Amino acid sequence: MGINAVFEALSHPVRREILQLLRGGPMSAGALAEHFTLSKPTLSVHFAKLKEAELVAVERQGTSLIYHLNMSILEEALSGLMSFKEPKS
Amino acid sequence: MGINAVFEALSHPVRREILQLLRGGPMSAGALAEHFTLSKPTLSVHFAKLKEAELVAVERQGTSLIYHLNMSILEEALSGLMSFKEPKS
DNA sequence: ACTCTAATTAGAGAAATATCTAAATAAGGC
DNA sequence: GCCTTATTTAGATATTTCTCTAATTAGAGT
Repeated sequence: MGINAVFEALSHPVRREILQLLRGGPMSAGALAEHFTLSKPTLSVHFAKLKEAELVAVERQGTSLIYHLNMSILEEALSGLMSFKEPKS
Repeated sequence: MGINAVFEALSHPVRREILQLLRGGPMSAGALAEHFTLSKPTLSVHFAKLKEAELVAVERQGTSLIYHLNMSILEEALSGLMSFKEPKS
């Protein structure tokens, strides 16, 4: 959990591309999967890792699962690395 | 090479800790290794991955190899991620 | 309840990663 | 040239990661 899961999640190019796609707004698992040549189950595993790292959040809409980007976790992880850690204001 | 190598390098906690140590200034391989319980050859492999990603640069001083942090690659990769502009992989 | 669509979980195999010990390389001093 | 120190490279093994197909879960409509 925590920072390890975040950097582990960021280490795979497909997962970074998923984040990139979500930058344009929330998308369903199926819509995301269409952007790749990988099988849906494979993509589903990538989604699970992003979710475990809390880089994305998921919400059900009917039979679809909609993923959205969680920017704050990303900022937190990266600023931790750079030690931009600001004292509490 | 490129962005893939950078995020792959950042994915391991030991390598992130090496970068943190180097933030305090350049250090030799041996001095870095003292901060870990891992064997020197293992650390050497971690150094090699950081070097391949160009997150560190190395310079010889006598029998010692001195590692330096390359902040610009780090900033480039992280800010690239934040703005989701991934350079060609 | 049955069926259709959307997506995940399970199981398996291949490929990559991390770690160790032992051997090799490089530089400096005698 | 030989020895010592510092570090890397090689080889082996255990663990983890990635990917697939097949099976399962979940919801909506009829």
